[in-house]
Amino acid sequence: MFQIRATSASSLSKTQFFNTYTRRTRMSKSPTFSANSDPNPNPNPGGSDAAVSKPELRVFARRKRLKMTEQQLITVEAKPHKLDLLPDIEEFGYRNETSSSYSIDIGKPPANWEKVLQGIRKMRSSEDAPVDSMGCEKAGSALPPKERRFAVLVSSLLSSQTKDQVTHGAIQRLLQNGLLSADAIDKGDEATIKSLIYPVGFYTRKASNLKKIAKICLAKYNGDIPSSLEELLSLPGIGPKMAHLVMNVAWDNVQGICVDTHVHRICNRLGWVSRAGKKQKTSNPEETREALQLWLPKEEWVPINPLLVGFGQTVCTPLRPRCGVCSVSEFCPSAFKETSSPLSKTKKSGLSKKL
DNA sequence: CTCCCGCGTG
DNA sequence: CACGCGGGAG
Repeated sequence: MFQIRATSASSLSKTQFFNTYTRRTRMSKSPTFSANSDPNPNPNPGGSDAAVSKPELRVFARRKRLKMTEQQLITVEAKPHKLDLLPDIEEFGYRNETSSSYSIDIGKPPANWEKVLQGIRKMRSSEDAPVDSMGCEKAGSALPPKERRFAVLVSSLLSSQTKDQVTHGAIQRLLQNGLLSADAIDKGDEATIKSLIYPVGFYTRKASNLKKIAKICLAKYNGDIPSSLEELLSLPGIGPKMAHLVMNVAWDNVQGICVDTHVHRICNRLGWVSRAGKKQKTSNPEETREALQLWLPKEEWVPINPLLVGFGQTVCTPLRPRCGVCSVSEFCPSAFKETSSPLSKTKKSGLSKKL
């Protein structure tokens, strides 16, 4: 028998359940909904009404035009304390319905973004993500400035399409072989470089790009790396993501947010970005970057990347995000909404249209 | 939208 | 053991 209970001490009657829903949405005094958050939880303890059943919840959801997936119902069943997610899920449904308050206005920060950011920071401080130990920004931190900048550039180049520890290993090998400067790489043998950076993704292409980049750096920048976004983008193998990363880390000059797939995915899940005033997800990292930059305060532009990357590696994973352990799921429009089966493609696109 | 490539995962 | 992730280039 499926039952929703806020706590074992005070169960929620059917009427209380529905009343709480409808009341909270408008008043929105507290985003959470649980017995212990209410100073006067239940005037009729051990309420006589039957607990809310799964079918009833479904009917209720449909009436509210709520997308309540089987997954959510199961989650609630398994973890009654997660009941406090429901009002926010409903609230999201409401905002969708009444439109104006939900769609992201240009340059206007989304509701609760500070709480969400703080919550993610907290989760991140307790979990250990690969990005913490291997961030490419740590590359060659002991080197003199010019060499350090070059190391950051190389590290960025290698890290694309590659797991952090693999990149790290490749950088170490280059360093040990004295091949981490424009001069050395220009002089060095491409095959050697290729074997040293193996097995980073696309090592053949990257080895040849490294040679080209070293040559350009020597010819145009005196062995240093370019100091502007445009010039960085002109280097082979350096696209927007890496160019912003290098600007941030190597030059400490924040031109934009470094948006990778994690930042892209999570910002869309959180409803933090959308296509020009619509409720549509941004379709690529560049769009996400532009949308995010419209409202995110600049002091967050750099920290947002490692924050969300780590979060994306440990909690908000690409498939099967661990919403059950996420402390900000109550603010996330996408919480518990993704299907667990990787049939995806058609199913996903259908789902995202509804979102 | 496809290819590049190795690796982690289901 | 097949699938899918991950930036950039074409």
